[in-house]
Amino acid sequence: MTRGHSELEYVVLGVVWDAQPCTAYAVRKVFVESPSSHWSGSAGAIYPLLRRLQRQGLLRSRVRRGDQRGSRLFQLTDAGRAALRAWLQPPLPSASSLMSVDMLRVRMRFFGALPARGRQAVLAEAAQKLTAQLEVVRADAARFKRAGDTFAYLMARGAVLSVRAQLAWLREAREQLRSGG
Amino acid sequence: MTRGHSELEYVVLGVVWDAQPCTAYAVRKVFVESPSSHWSGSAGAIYPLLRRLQRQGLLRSRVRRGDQRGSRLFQLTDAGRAALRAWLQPPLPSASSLMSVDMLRVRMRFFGALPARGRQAVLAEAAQKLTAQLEVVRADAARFKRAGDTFAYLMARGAVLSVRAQLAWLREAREQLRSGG
DNA sequence: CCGCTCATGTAACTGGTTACATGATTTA
DNA sequence: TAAATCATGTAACCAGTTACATGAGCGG
Repeated sequence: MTRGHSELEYVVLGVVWDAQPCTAYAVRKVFVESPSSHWSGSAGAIYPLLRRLQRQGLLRSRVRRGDQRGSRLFQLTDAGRAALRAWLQPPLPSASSLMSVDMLRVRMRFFGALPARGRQAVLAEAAQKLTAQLEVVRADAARFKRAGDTFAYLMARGAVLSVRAQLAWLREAREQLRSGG
Repeated sequence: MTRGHSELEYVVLGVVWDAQPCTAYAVRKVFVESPSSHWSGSAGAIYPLLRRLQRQGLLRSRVRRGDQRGSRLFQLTDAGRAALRAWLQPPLPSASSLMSVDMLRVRMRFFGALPARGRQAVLAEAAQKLTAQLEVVRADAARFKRAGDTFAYLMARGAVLSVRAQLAWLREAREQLRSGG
């Protein structure tokens, strides 16, 4: 509990908290089906991680009765809840790690390496892909709202605002590059 | 050139392109001094990476004459420029990896695990930290604009819009939680 | 009974991290 | 001349990845 856990470990703790009692497989699905691809939810990550958290006393599990494949149901211990809360509470990490990471933004810095003609094409494709993604996260948000899941909704809502900001930024960039900035 | 490089490898290629001829140390500084902490710019990452890129023919280097410590100046080869361009050009990665990653957003999903009292405190601290960060990236943008570096400016400008979107989202969340969403 | 989903896991790898270590050059 | 910065690197580690492998349960 005291030593530093990875961000994924805390998120998994959160996922279990949200769905307990649940199997490792169910935890994986959350990542696999998430519109973000930051974590893959690979078996090689999730199964060892859950065992680790259990060994540390943050999770406990029981074998589902009458299940021949030995599938385990996980839930948080008191220590697990405490760890999750401690992660959520201040002090938050530094502002620089609070800031979101945007691979498109990173690329923009090197647009000078592209012939001027190609730049518009990239921005156009990015805008097109993000517009489609906007629909995905919007649908996500709507679904959570209907389900009355306030916090999942707020998360998805954050994604909506974020993608919108990216699109606004792309419009600005296209404008500036068109006028030969 | 054909095999998949990591995102960091491409970014390093871009950094060298932008500053060539430059030392590995100068490349590191760009990451160390960046307001984002996504890559640390650690020696253990940068030095082997540069050697790798050179071995693959994307970079070439020469020892700075009259330099007793054997410090090397790197620059892109034709293949390096081509690789950089190929990375920037369509087809871009999937929309889900184009979407930015936000650790604050992720945390929000599990706010239900926090006593209602603590939630406002977290949002307040986050808003405070991001407001400070907004100044940092704004200063960055202004600096690049003054220097006439259009693309660095646009990158920083993207960061500004992104942090603003995060702040707007936080306001929305505080509003909704205050009114007992 | 076939195929899909549920379910659990391992093995090899990789792309980073921190920490350590050394020495040259510049500046106060 | 001492301290800070420039400059290069290695070693141990770690948290994830992909790919592989196995098998139970269930719906058509």
